[in-house]
Amino acid sequence: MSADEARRRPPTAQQFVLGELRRAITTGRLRPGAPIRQDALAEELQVSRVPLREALKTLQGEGLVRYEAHRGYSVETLSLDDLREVYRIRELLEEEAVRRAVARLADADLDRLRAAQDDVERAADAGDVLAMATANRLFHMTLFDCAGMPRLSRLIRTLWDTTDAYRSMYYGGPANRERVVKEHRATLDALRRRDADEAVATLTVHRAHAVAELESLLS
Amino acid sequence: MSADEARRRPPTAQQFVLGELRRAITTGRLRPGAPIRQDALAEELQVSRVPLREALKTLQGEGLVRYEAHRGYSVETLSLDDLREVYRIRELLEEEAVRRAVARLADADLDRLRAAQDDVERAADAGDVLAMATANRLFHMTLFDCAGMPRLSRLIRTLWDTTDAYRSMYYGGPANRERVVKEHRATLDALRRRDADEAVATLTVHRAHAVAELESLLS
DNA sequence: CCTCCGTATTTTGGATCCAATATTGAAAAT
DNA sequence: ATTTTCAATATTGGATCCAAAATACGGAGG
Repeated sequence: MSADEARRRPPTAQQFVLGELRRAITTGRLRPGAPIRQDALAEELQVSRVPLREALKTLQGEGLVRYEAHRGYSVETLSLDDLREVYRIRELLEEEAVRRAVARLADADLDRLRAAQDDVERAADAGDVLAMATANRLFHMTLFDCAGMPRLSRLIRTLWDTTDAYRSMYYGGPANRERVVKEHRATLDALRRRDADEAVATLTVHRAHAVAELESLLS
Repeated sequence: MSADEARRRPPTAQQFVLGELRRAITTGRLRPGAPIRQDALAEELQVSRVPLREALKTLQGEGLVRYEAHRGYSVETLSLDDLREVYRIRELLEEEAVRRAVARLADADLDRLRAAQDDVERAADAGDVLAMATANRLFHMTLFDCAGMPRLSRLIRTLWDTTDAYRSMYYGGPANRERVVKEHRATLDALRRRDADEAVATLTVHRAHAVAELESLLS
């Protein structure tokens, strides 16, 4: 299996740094707007600045960090307008992904979605915000990947990444976690019936609620 | 003016390399699938491998090159399916951009579009394929930028970049160039009347024709 | 003749060093 | 007191060097 081979190989410093930076940004350890000092970070991560800089270039492409020549990198800040824009784009792309996914959905896919949903529910019961975010993401990406459009999947993933820092806030509220569980169940139900319109609708509501919540949190 | 200041500043080696690589890929000087030897390229461009590698990371993020750890970079190849996927995603995003643009369209925007269209027509008359590609791109991007959604604009731009190498083929045919001119006029006309549906429709046809043409060229 | 294995070469990954640019702070002039 | 200038410092950009991995090559064995 090629996936196994890829994982067995010790990761390059660059991949390691990339993962660490992503975590630091999405969990909020590196605050939006904070400048990124290459020397300090490189020493903290025990690597030289070269792999760090390449990782930062990757993150720049994903919109997680901002770059200005001779002034360096900083964590991207999202205004309310930016956030709305990202969610609107997600809406466009995810609707397409869901419709294609429904058209190709196999029973095995439904099993995987069910398993992902179980993880979500476990995390929600445990009140584990980080696990919740991870499981929720897995649920959605599993669905989107069923569309068989790898580029579309990648774009959606990137958009999720840019708002991860803010989404964590959302899962902070127990009521929100309960709500997510319910909405996922509705989505899963629609998927079982191969009802694309209904599935799209439930996800649209899902996003709209998240946006509304974030708007009140940020204003 | 900050734009002036930015241009007055001598570009970094990295920016220079980025531009050169983009040109080399989109014009086909670097063929799809060709491996990228860092030493050779660096020497050719008279820079060290460091800025070259950072530029390649940027291009990787944009989907112009593929990367595999310890095996290096190569120019991304697009299968017919990939190409269709990219155009489908463009369709989704560009429709949104046009609708928002129409809603906000000012007379000054129409003037800029008219000017861009003049360039397109001049290039078409001259039979200059490269100028045609540049002018056509400017026309569309000018329109999309009117939506006032910078992230959406950036995504669309990236998608255009990934297919640039193939689009050049399309403009090779004089009949196609004529067709593009006509379709742009129809779009411009719809925009003047603030008819969003019509504008979207003309652009959809525009793209569909390009895809069909490319499919026959590549099969 | 083909396959397998080990070595030589090529190529990429990373560390260190130096250069160029930006930022900071203090002194001087208004 | 405020602003300007200029030097000192911090930070990024780039070049060179070394290490690690992959590829290419050639010989031994079947």
